[in-house]
Amino acid sequence: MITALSEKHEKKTGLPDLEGAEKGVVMRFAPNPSGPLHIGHARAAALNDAYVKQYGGRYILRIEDTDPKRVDPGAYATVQEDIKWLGLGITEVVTQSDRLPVYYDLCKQLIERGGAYVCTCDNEHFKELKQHKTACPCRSQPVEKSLELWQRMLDHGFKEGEASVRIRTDLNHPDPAMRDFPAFRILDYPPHPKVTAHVYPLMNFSVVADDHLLGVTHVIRGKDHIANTRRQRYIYDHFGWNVPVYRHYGRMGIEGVVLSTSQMRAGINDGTYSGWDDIRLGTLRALARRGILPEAVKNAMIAIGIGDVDISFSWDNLYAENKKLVDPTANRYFFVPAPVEARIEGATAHTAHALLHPSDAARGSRTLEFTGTVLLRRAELVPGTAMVRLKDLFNVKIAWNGDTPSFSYGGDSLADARAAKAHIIQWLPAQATVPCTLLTQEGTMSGACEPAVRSELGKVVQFERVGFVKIDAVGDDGVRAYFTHK
RNA sequence: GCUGCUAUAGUGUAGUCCGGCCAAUCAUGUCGGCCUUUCACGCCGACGACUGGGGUUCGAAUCCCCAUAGCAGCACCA
Repeated sequence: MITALSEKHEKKTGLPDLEGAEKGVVMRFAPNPSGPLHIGHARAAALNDAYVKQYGGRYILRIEDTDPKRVDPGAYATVQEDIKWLGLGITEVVTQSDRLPVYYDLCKQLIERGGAYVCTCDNEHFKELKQHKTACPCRSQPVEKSLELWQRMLDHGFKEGEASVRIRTDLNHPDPAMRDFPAFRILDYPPHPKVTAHVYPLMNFSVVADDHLLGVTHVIRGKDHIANTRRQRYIYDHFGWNVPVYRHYGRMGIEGVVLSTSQMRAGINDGTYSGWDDIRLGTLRALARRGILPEAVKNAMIAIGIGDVDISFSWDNLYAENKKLVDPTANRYFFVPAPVEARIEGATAHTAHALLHPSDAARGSRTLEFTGTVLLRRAELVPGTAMVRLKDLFNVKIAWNGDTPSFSYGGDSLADARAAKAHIIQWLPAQATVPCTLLTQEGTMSGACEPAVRSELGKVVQFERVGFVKIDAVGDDGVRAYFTHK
């Protein structure tokens, strides 16, 4: 009794249990190859991935390219790259356009079972009938007739829109979306970039066929598919197949970035965006460019979970996940934005040793040679300030002539600086700096950073008192960095 | 309009199935403090929610009804 009570209050960690998953799962991530993956895709990808890792099993990447209108030939590779970046435990890849014969064969079987029929009605007319729960004439034609028409579809006997295969459902179903929905259609144009075909399965058919054939046990997808799940059940029932377990998570609102593939593509074409990794976009490659780690994305998505309510995605939460990963590893450097040169009178040469990481002295330090003139951030020199301390160096006294400061050596004592409540600020030796441009979503900051930053290309470092940044490019003209987060 | 789903702090989330352990968990955020040669990290503290109204019950975040709000679908897209 006691144990039963305590079990009930045991703290759950991570995702909720999946029904029937104890013996392992087969799950899938099924993107449409129309462009690079974005944060929205990452949710489905990460959730399925986490469950496969939790229960063990197979994780199928299924490229759903049965609509040539929505296929971008370049996206096959893009999607694979994005998945590799995310680090999903994909165990196999299938592409639906490779499997058209499989779908054709199953379609024939379904017609033979009476679960589908070929409809040659005008689409508008069918819609009208459907609204009134009335069968179209094709519905009652003999199986042989449907089979014959099906063969004619495959043999180019019909043009686009002239014939389709419909699943026999329930014409009295209260939801018109359920009534005899289509399973195959003819498409004359555009040609498919990977196969020659003109009869294509609709998503509801190919998904059921593949989920069954590949042995998918659990499906986690957005609630925009709830109606599809109900439609698909008719197909399962016609075939007598077992239905997988479904979970539908709610809509996720994402603010601050562009997610629409068509909008992104248009912006790239007209030069508004620099590419698919422009940091104003919500693509995974844009996140990567900004220094967000794939683990952070996955962790954030798992924290969001599979709730069926609509939620708003929180950048704060993603940044917090990222900071947990990045803070222990990011080296620290000085970056002085909008700098001004300052000659420090009365100071002898000094060498500053600044730790690469404040909580890990073993990692070593940077060496900054002071020889008389430094770069300081103009904004930090507030008129009236009597003393500042240059971090890891020494104190500087400031005398003001109106708004014009002059600087002089103020001793090495940290205690003095504390007593004077002097701010500890960043600085750079004027003779050894690299120009640095820091790009943020709000705008660009120009300044200078330590030369050693050049060795951090591709890494996330922390510009002290500014935030974490990704070193994006290093060249003769300096360093370009993207702001990650505070 | 029709069909269906949902509603816990600024955000995300636990608890809801099987009513009492919930004056509601954890994270994030904001504010304050400690630590610190970063406004980072870490530590301490504060703030902040059961959509509203009825009902059932000794007892409701949890069950029922109504209202309200939001969302999804109603494609020869996925």
